[in-house]
Amino acid sequence: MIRNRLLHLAQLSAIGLTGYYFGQNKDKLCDVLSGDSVVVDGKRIKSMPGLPVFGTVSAATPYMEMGGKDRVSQIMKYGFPSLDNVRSYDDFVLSYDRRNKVPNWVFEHITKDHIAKNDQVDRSKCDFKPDESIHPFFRSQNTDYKGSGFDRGHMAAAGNHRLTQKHVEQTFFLTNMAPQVGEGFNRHAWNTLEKHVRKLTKVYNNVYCCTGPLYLPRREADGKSYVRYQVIGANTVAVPTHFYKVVVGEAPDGTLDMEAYVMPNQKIPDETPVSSFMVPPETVERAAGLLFFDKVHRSKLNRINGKKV
DNA sequence: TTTAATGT
Repeated sequence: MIRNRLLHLAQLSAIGLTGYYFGQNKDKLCDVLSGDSVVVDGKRIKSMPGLPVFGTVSAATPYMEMGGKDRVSQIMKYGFPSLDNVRSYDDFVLSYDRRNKVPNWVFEHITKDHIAKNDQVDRSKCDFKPDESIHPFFRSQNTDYKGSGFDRGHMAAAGNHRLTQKHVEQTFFLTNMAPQVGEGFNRHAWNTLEKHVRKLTKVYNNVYCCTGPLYLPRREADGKSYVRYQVIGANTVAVPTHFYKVVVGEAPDGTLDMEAYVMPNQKIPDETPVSSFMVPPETVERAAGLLFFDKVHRSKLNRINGKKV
């Protein structure tokens, strides 16, 4: 009985990566749930128990038809910050916050190839579009942002996904957006931070970037602390007080460097250097309720915010 | 250059 319920749960939650396997070899369920790798058609694949909802891959999609490579486990190599409402797109993965109608986190794996100039890819052809895979109660619409005074700010930056037109188009789903101050923030300081992250691919073979919103408490006139943020549109999309980026660069020798940033969602003077927004990664983890890169082995971690650890 | 909204 319990075994049957487990099986049902696993089939629902492991769509895409392991669903095909379950359909063929139900007796090996325990092996899969234990997190071991499993063998399908003579090939060893890594099982990922408990991974919910892969929106772009149907349960019936055989594992080996996923472009020959498992892009999700490439992107998420160093761990998931959380597991609620996870959605994977062709070149990034996010966790969606249904209450606030913005992501909790967005994860990207960036290399030189992903950001190279590509005449086949045209950002100006892209449209911001609601993500139909989200229940209507929790879905943001373009009308929520219209006239709000806020930009639809990408969490996974469009400029990080230039391999194909489809990749850049998927970054325009509103699931990947949060309301950002345009002038002086999204179009300036935040954009500068995004460009800084892209430049890291000159030094590191692989760059892993986690981006998301924060809602930070503020001391008010009565001396007490409150979390206070605006909501916009009929769907009450939350306007985050701050945004974070936690980035890991993987050097050619396999060592890892980490950087963490928090920026307030407000107009920031042009001359402000990105380094002035560096914070200890732990500060972001505590504020966001997430653990970043928890599969990184301490012995591989070389620097945090430029300092030897 | 990349980031977007707004006005025609």
